[in-house]
Amino acid sequence: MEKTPIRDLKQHVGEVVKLQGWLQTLRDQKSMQFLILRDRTGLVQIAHWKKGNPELAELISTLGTESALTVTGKVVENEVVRLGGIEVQLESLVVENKAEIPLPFDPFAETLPDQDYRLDWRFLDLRRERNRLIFEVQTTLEAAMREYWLENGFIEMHSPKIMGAPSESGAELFSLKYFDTTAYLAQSPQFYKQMAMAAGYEKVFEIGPVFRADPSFTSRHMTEFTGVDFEISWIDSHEDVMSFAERWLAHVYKRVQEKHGEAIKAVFNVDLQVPELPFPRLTMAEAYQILKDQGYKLPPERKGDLDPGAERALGAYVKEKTGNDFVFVKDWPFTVRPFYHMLHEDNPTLTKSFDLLGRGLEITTGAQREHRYEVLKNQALEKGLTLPPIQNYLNYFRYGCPPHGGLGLGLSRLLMVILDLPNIREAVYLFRGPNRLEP
RNA sequence: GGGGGCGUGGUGUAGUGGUCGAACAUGUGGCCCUGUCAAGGCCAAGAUCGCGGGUUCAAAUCCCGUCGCUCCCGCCA
Repeated sequence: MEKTPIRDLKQHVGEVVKLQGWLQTLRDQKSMQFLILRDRTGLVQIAHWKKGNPELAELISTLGTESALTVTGKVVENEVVRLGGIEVQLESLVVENKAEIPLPFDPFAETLPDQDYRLDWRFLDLRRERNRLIFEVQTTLEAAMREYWLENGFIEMHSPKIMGAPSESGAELFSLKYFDTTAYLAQSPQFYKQMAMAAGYEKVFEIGPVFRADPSFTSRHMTEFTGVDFEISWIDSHEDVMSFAERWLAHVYKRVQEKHGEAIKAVFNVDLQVPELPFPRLTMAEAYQILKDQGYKLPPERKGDLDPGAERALGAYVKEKTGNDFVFVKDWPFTVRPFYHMLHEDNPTLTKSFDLLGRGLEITTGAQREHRYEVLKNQALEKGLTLPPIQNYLNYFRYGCPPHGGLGLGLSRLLMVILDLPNIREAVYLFRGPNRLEP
């Protein structure tokens, strides 16, 4: 017999069906047993008249909640049953895998243990509908990203995650033993996607793991996360990158809204709206003026940069003024940007770069890249880098590399913004941080 | 790396110098119960109050150290 999803039971009234799922609740009474069975699609009550099968009744009495079961029974309508007015009259039950008693914690209890404890037992925590929805949304989100890229002629890349030389800063790299030498885990596909520009691919994207050896203890940092990157050629400026990015994100929102809008409202109480285009844009200079007017005091040592409090303040300001959750902050000083960001011709202290804030959270950094070999070398030297370690990278710009730019986006951070999650540990399947390597 | 907060039965909390022989909820075990549905009723077990040291007649409670967690800052996506 084929298994029937619990959601579809209404169409099978009067039939004997096979159900497979987890025992969420057992109400064991003198003459009746009621089992609430859960699968991915819903909950249903299974009724068992004990005298009809005393041996089975005995077995059921020993079952712990969250045991994995296969049951068969007849679907009947019954107005008395509060759970959908439908129940299944038990005919057979197989315990595929019993749940030991007691459970480390009950995922369906009114009060849940600390998040850290739940992370120790992540597979149980993931049984909650809320958590499954997060990853259903993530799936739709990635599919929508790809859909938009493919419609626009992008090529997908898979760049290596093991690198021979520290590329950008070096400070945040994990190193590992690699036969007789030392290798590093990629902290971004930045150089590799630029190589694709030099290769003439024009538009590329990659969704893949990124590693950062930052001992950061915050609600929004991880040592391993999924980076979403794209890069496009023949642009005039970073404005072209922002313009593509906002249309791309609006498409993603549209797809997520279509597919999960109702569930997101029900579970997260978030009324998901496709953001209006174009996203508001502020230059850093404008951002500073707004912060000043708002009375936000930026620490003096942060000149030219924004701290998280300033980002939240800007996000709140833009939301109030325009209703948009997103805002681009552009034209950052070269002092706080990497060497490969292109400078403005009319103001060489500023870069053609931007951050994208979503609900005041930094989810993206992007820029037009400097593609002129001599200029790029000088900028590297100005940042105090030595050229030999990056010569392979620099070579991309010696034999016909088009002007280009792109961005990197944190997948889990975008999920935090979409679902209004307070902590990135919720937005990722398995969290990796300075003190978390298991499970 | 710097700063703040927290650590009490399996889990979530209360208790902040003596009334604590540590309370409540939930879970667990047992008994009872016209079909229950956040089931209900009765009973029981379960905590050397993170760990170590100190102050005090007296410490879950105050102090010091340590470990763990957490949030903020730094850094970033």
